Amino acid sequence: MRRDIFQAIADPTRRAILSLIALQAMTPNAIAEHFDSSRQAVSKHIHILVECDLLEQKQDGREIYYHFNPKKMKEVDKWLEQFRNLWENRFTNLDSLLNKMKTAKAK
Amino acid sequence: MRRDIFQAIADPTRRAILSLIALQAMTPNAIAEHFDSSRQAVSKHIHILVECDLLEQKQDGREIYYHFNPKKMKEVDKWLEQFRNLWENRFTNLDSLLNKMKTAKAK
DNA sequence: TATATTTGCAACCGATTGGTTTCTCTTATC
DNA sequence: GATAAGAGAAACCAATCGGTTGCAAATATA
Repeated sequence: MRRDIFQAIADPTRRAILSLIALQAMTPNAIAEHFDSSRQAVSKHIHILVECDLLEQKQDGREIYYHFNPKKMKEVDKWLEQFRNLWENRFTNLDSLLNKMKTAKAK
Repeated sequence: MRRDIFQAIADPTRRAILSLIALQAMTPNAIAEHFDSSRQAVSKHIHILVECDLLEQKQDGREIYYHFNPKKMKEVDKWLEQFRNLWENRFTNLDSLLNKMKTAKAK
C-alpha cells in the first residue's frame, strides 16, 4: 500500500523519530531506546517512514542505518505554500481583496 | 478530545477542504458539493478542523460560514523549520559537518 | 561450531477512523 | 401556521492504526 507523507507525520512518535534521524543517522535499536514502546512498534513506524521516502536505509553488516531524506519533507513545505501568503501578508490575498470589494459595494 | 493539527491535515479530504476555505469562506452544504461523500461526512471533517482551530465559524441566520485560520497553519511551518536548512543549504547543517570531520580524520 | 545480537515479519488485539443512516433543532419561506 | 432547508448529534459499521508477543533469518562473536 502506498503511504502518504501527511499520514506519515500525523503520528507524534514518527515525528519524534524524524527529528532524531534528521540530526544523525541511527539504527532501529538506537532509535527504539528513545521511546517507551517496544522495538517492534518503533520498527513499524520506521517502516512507514521508509515507505514514503522520508527515510532511507543503508545496510552495514547486520546493522541498518536509517538516514533522513530532506527532499521528501520539502513536499509538506510545498503544500503549505498556498497558505503562506495568508499569514505573512494579509493584504495581498484574494479573500481580503474580495472583502474590500464587498465593503465598498455595501456603502 | 483535543485534536492535533498534524492529524487534522493527514486526511486528503480535509486538506481539500482547507484549500477551498482558504480561498473563500463557505457553508457546509457548499463545501459538501465539492465531494462525493455525504454532507454529514464532510461535516464531521469540518468539525475536526474547527476543533483544532484551523477553521472558525460565523453564524448567519440558519447558515454557518466557515473561515480559514492561517495562524494555526503556521504551526506546521514552525515544525518544518528544524528540517528546512537540510534541504536549502546542505553545507551548513550538523550532519554534513560531522561527515566532513570524519572524512578529514580518515585521510 | 555454538551462541548471542540485530533486525524483519506475521499474527493477533483493542482503539480509532471515516463513512453511512436516522433524528432533532433552528430558521427561512409558502 | 405549515412546510422546506440548513446544520449538528447520535448510533452504527467495516477498515485501519498502533501496539503487543512470538518467531525466523542473517551476521557477529565466543
